[in-house]
Amino acid sequence: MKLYNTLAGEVEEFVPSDGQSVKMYICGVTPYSSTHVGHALSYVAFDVLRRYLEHLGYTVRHVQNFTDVDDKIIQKAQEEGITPQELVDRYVDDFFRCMDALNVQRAHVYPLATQEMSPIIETIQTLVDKDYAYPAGGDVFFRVTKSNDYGKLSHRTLDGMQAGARVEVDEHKEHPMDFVLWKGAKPGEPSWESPWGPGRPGWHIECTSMAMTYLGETLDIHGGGQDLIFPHHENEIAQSEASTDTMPFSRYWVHNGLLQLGEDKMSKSLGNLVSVDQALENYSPDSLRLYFLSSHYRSPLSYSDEGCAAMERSAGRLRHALARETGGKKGDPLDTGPYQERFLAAMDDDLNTPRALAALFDLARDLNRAGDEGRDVRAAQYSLRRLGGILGLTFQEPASGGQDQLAAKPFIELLLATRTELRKAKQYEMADQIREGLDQQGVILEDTAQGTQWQYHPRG
RNA sequence: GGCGACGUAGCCAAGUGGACUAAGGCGGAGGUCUGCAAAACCUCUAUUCGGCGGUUCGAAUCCGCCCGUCGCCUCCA
Repeated sequence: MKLYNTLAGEVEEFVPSDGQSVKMYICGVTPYSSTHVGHALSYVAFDVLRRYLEHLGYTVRHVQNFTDVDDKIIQKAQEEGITPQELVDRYVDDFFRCMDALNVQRAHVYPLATQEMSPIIETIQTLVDKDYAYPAGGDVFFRVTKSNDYGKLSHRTLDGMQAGARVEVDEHKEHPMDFVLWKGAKPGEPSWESPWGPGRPGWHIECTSMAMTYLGETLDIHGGGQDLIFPHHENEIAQSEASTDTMPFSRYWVHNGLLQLGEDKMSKSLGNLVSVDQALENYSPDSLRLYFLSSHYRSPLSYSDEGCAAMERSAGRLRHALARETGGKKGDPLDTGPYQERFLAAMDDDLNTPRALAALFDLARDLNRAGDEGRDVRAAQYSLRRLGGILGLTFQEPASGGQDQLAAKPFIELLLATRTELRKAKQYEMADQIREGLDQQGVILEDTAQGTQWQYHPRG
């Protein structure tokens, strides 16, 4: 397949280094607040990448970290009067719950920075020994000027970055762009013993260390949001390649465009977040996935209720096509070949999911038409389900509420039975009254040849 | 200030030199089916791709300028 590689700055043919197994490291979250829809977009994108690679027959080994020690975690835990560990546990649980709900496949390993101190310290020690890093004032810094290609991922130069630097320069740094590998502990902060005194790892080093521990010195794919390109991934490359003398650290760098809310990027610092829980209260997992996948993964996308609601209706179209009767024996069964080819060609082209979806919607429409003509559509339905599966679509009904709605079920069915009798007796006025009454309670009816179907309004 | 991305119908969004007389979704209009609805299906809904120039036999697609929006350069998916 073809994949855009940030390092090369262009679309390249992707082949794993050993031809069959893909070593994929995706940057995970810092668990100190609720999982938001921006995270959902990113992890859905990489989930689709993984599912497609698996479809191509590759074995994917997927590692994704949690940054479980960090300034924000320490601060938030202090504010709430709980331990950092308790805070982390809460939001790691939240993350898994949200990702499971969105049908995002779990990674094979989820390393935690705090559980990987030995390898992290060893990596820093190697960098110090090689003169790529220097202790100063209790911290350890990476010496960017020692790297002769620093800036190659973000396509910047040290001079260019300094020109617009808004960074407060630490007095201990030799160069303003030097970054911290090990942070000396301040009183009251969690810390670990190290050759440079008690402290904790800097942000970037954990990914280097964990990626190498679980995947080796060279990754096939390293992914994350575009906001991680600089400084996070740039620094990872610098320290990784310096510590192993092996290039490249990752053969492909894949970055998703960021989700925006209105005009602005959705981010923790701006506080303009929509949590995954909030989104899932109103919209089905499929509709959210469709929303994310309706634009290319590298383009920015604005989150909106109108957009989600539109996708809820789209999701319903696909679901309906799968739920309909399988057609008859008139004529030839619908040939699914052309749709599959279009779908796969689109996916092959740097995961062009908007084009892939167009093929799916065309398939659904032609499936419905063929079914109406009495042709056999079982193969088409199978194909739609299978291709949709590559996009992680479940085709499940929107979650039909909680206990109240379950309890209402027998009463609804009783009303429907009564209405059916009324219709048989051509008492349409009363039958329509029942339909309207149910509609006002959020239950929508559909009279089909097989009888009356009902479901709760997919809100929106 | 430096680097980069984008501007396509009412909205979202593909297409990046020739079958584009521009996918697909949502919305809208009309129709078929239906007791009526719903769903589904059919037809229609951008003579045009931010503006102005240029290159070319040919440009939404390449180049230049202008206007507008956004991102990164600081924690962030």
